[in-house]
Amino acid sequence: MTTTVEFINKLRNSGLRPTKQRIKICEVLFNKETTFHFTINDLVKIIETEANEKISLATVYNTIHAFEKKGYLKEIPIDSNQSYFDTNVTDHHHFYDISEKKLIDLDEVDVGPINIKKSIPGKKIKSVEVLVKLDTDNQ
Amino acid sequence: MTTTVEFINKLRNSGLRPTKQRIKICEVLFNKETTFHFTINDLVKIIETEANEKISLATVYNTIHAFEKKGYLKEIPIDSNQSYFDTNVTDHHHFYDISEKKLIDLDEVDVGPINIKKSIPGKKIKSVEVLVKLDTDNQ
DNA sequence: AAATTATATTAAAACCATTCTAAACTGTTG
DNA sequence: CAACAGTTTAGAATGGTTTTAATATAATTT
Repeated sequence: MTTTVEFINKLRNSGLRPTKQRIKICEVLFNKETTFHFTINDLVKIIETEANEKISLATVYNTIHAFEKKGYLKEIPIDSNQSYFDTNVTDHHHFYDISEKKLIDLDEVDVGPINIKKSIPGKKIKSVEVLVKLDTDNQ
Repeated sequence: MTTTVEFINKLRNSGLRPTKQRIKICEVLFNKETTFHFTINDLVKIIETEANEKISLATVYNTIHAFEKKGYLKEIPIDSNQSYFDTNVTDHHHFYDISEKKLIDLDEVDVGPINIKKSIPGKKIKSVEVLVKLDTDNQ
């Protein structure tokens, strides 16, 4: 349980003004027992339902991108034209359930160490992401 | 070097009518020494330049999706709103150069075996894809 | 080889996630 | 509280992708 004051401090410490909208988004995203995955549309719906407040789509995009840049969110690449975000920012990987279009966390331990043996001159590795696609097992 | 007749047979054997447009796309995609990565826009440009022919965008999308479904192409998931395709359909992974927006193949050997230790009941693993993001190494 | 049927191509419109714009608003600082 | 910089907003714009419905082409039948 994080208090509103703590979110305000977190925002201020990140150089982000603690506006009403940003605090609301913090509460929706970071005041949960578990981390979760969401799309921008999911988030807008949660805010409008749970908080019964209107928020501009542009603000949601701005805020999510600001949070991503600060490292409070991660974007998960999936072969979709929609962006998925994750409130779990620790190093981990994902299952993607194709039929249900859902993401499931996969701990580093579940995948094992990945040692990239090739390197490109002048470039350094920023991240290593594993995406395991799942199909229904009908046999 | 694959002849036009071979492409026609390949198409027909796949249940795809060998139209002028599909044959042209086969020639652009599969008559190269090496495999490569492309976006739909790249492909349209290649066709219009190299072949000096007009082709409808819709046809390109239709054909690429048909080829993907048949397993002649793979889509590479990147956190972008643009789809990247790969004419290399063997099991392998990718570097993604963030600044140059380019994909580089990464053999299975360069990554090592990945053993997923977690499983989801009723689901089976369809694919395991590793995406290694690269940044410019300026230090 | 003509007629029929099924499938493919096309230009243009529609779609939809995301970004941009520029005006109104709000948090911060002195 | 005044002034400024940063933020929100509705609506327009953007751009990749899909749909539409008419036309064209390949395959099949006669």
